[in-house]
Amino acid sequence: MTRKERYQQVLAYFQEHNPTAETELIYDSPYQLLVAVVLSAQCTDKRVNMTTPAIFAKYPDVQTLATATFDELFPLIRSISYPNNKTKHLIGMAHMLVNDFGGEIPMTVEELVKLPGVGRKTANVITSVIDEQPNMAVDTHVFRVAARLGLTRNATTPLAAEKQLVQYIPKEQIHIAHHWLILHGRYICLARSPKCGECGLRAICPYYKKKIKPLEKSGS
DNA sequence: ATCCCGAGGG
DNA sequence: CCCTCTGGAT
Repeated sequence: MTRKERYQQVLAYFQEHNPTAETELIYDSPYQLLVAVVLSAQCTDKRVNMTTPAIFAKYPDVQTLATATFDELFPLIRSISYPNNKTKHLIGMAHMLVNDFGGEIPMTVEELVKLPGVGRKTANVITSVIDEQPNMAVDTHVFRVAARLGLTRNATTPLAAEKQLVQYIPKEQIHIAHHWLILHGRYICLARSPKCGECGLRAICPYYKKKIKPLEKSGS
């Protein structure tokens, strides 16, 4: 079976079950989404949403964020993972946006990646969500789930996985496919102990087959 | 213990 | 390619 054929089966499954998120990042502008996504690394959306209102109230735009000092911003980020890095990143990001981008959020991956704290995954999220560009943000979930389902082959880096996925997923489906892969990874296809028993994709999942076959042979 | 929509540096 | 950053919920 080709990767694209696998993908079509996976998509059909998701269309039928339409997985939904318990929580999503809350934002009201490209600026707010950028801040929220930078904060979301190794942190639940729920917790990000608990901290962003205070940040957006105190720093409503890039210009005000660029005036923030570390000691002012840090307490607002303290309860999130990697508060030190994220505080530095947000301030550095705001500085570069003001100094090099006229205070506007650039809408290309190449430009966004130059910002401190913004890697390829974040840049892909921003450009796909805000500007509907056909970019696939490969985070740990997408990387893991796509590999297990056979949607990627021999992809050892997120970038390699991204290129494979974008190659055969129809542009208009990339955004929803990304979202569904995330949710599947978050609720079913967990990293350490995936809930294969609850997964309707077992029948077509190479990872499940590999996992089960040895058990059947050695089992009673 | 395991999991949360990673990025930067060595 | 590996390491570090590093808090809270379940």
